[in-house]
Amino acid sequence: MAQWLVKSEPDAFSWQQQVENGVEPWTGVRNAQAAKFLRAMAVGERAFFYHSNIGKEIVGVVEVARAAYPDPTEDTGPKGIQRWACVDMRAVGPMPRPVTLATIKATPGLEEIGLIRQSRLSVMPVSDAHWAMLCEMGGWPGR
DNA sequence: GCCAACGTTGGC
DNA sequence: GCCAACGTTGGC
Repeated sequence: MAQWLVKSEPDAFSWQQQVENGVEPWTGVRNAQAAKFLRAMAVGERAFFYHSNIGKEIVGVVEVARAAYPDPTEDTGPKGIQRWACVDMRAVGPMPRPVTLATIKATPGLEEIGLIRQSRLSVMPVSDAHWAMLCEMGGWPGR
């Protein structure tokens, strides 16, 4: 079971909207590395939902409701070539205490997390150890 | 195949 | 609003 972190600008798509919609397609990823991670996701795996730009904090936990399929928001061009994938995410619950980027940066043991090392990547794996630490920091009760 | 120019993301 | 990081594009 892998864990993940996905980013969204709340202006474009927020945690609030994720909760209201329940299950939501995670579309619009146009980066090869991020797309590779999307394709590696299995149903039931969980991800931290991170607000970039505004908030800059982990606000909730989602889980994969449907594994990778062709991104319907992609313009496939005249030849109809599909390059990008998306998954469906389901809201599991909010972080009791959202974990901010500043806190993550200041926490020993989290220096190597992808969120910091590759700040522009919008989908990334989270190690078991980092997942456990962040759950603890955020007061997340479950797995 | 190299590399400069340019665009985008995201933190500050 | 600025800038660093970095991916993409296009000329050669």
